[in-house]
Amino acid sequence: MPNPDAPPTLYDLARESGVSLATASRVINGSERRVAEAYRQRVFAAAERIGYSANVSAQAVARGTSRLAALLVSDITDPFFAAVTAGVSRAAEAEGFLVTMSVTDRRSDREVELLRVIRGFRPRLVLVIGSRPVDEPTFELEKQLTELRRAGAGIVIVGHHRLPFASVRAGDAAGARDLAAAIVASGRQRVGILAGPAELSTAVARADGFRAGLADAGLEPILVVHGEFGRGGGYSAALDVTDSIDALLAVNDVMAIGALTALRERGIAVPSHVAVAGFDDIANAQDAVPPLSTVRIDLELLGERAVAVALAGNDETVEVLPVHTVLRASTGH
Amino acid sequence: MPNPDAPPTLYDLARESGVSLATASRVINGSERRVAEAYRQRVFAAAERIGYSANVSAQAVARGTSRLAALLVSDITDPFFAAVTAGVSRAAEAEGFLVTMSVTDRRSDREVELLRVIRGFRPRLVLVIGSRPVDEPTFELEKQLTELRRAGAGIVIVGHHRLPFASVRAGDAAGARDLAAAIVASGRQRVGILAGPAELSTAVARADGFRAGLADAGLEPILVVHGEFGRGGGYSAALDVTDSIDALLAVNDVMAIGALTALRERGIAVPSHVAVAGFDDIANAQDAVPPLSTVRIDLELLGERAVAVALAGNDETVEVLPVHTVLRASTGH
DNA sequence: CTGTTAGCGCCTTCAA
DNA sequence: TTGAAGGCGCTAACAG
Repeated sequence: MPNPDAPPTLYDLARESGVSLATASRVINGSERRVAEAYRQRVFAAAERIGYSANVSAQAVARGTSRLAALLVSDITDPFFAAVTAGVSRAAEAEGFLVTMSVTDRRSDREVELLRVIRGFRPRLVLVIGSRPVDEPTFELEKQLTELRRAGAGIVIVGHHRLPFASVRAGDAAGARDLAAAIVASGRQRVGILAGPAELSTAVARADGFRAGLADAGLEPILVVHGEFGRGGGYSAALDVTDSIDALLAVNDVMAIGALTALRERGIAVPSHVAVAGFDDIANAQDAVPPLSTVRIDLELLGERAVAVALAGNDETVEVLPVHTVLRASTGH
Repeated sequence: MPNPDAPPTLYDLARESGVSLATASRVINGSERRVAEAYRQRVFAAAERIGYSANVSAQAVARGTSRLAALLVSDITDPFFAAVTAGVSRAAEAEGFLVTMSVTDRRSDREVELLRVIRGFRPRLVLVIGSRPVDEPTFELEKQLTELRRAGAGIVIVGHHRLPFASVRAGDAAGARDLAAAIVASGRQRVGILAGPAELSTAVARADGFRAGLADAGLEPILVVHGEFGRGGGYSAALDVTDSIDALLAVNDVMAIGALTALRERGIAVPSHVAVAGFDDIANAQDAVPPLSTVRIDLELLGERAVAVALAGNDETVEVLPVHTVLRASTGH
């Protein structure tokens, strides 16, 4: 026996407003306004009366498409991803999309697994945020994305990668190079790099940028510490720092902030003894003590552009957003 | 002419594996395993071969339901919401749900609008995170949620509210009271409250809790400043603080951290001159300078419980999670 | 401009 | 167990 509380269907709507199914469909959803005004009114009134809401799933199967955007994020708790996600959300909603968000927890098996689930929903847009590992075989990932692509989805990877899909990212290498140059210009000579995970392509791009900036001044890093991309990675890396070092460049702000805490606990003064800088300019970089020098990325814009690029659906697109060095007290500026 | 790249359908699968549509359907999705092993193998093999992925929309219309959870958040950029969202995501994915996330930007018209869109997708779970305004008429909101409910969704509101749906929240009042008591016990007498928005019920509950804690010791707040719930709210509120005050209680950590920055800029020492405390124990509370005293809430658990409660579908449920005062250096502990 | 009528991809009785 | 057939809610020709 049918659920008496099942939502009203288009059929109910048509009956209630005394028009045909097709007419009701047209006024509720006809992009063309080829329905007499009188009918339109009646249908809308009836819809309001019975609380009609079109069944998107049914529309999706009839039309063969729906406005769903799927977002894959490593860790929504990281301010970087949160900010990008905010941009994605805003842009996607503005285009009438509902966005699904899944957390991969930085595990590529999760990623593949989630994409498999997502594929069932036939999303029109698929955004993968979070840099891909540099080495790890991405075969399964690419396979899922390719299937999605074939089903008509616009795919975009935010960050560095080697996959055959569009990408949007910030100018990591250039920004890192600039920042390093600024640090050197302020008189620091013995710099250490908190390089993050060696397999994360974004981390690598930034660390390489730092190196390039140093090389421009004829310098080399005194120390390169690898570790996790999060707060803890910065914290423990800073525990290894010897006092022969006078500047510490971290591949992201979260790590830099962790490092600041470790240095403070060790009684090492910032910036007088060692300068510290990060990357991203997340919201609380300015609340750090001392306020953190960093490379500003318009994170929300990054998300918005990702949506635009996915919407365009050209796999060849590579969009690189400009970045901007921000010097604050943590480097003595 | 049909899209040649349209994803394979169940029909294709059946043909490819030489069984009937019904059989293919059963092996792909039959909860009952009433299909001969040989057939199962063939169907699975064929599915792998042609890259079959069931069309969830079609399943949804045929079955009348699907595993979609809808999440509404005020601001994903706020560490509080980000952490709760992480919990929701984990729990929902574990139950096989895909979760949609929408950002309301703290505007109730957005909220209603988004719920209208969401309703079309017939989600099984609807989670609204972020405390509702205390006064604002919630008629339209309640109406949308009621429709969703009638369509079979499990609804849960995270935080304080007066809506007729299940809720999950932290023990705000009790936690605030405890924290205030601890501050008083450490010798502070002249305390100010950074109360956040006067219409936000969570903010109100916490501010009232602070007052109760003070009252227990026969005290009253010297100052109560209202302002926005974010970092800026704390920052500008702290600009108003006179030096007759020796403790500042903020209704959340983000505000407390903003206040710390303002106090530092004004040259007011923490905690020697004024103690500062927050609420939530967000991840970077320990990176604040000095490390922030606060009330710890297991934010991710909050999200996980929300999913569980929504799944249970009992509108009467009210779940209150325990909280735990954490005293750090910002209050001289 | 409106209504009739096939589908869309899938599930699920109902017989065989 | 398996298959044929009707139906889920909606859209899109196609006539009228």
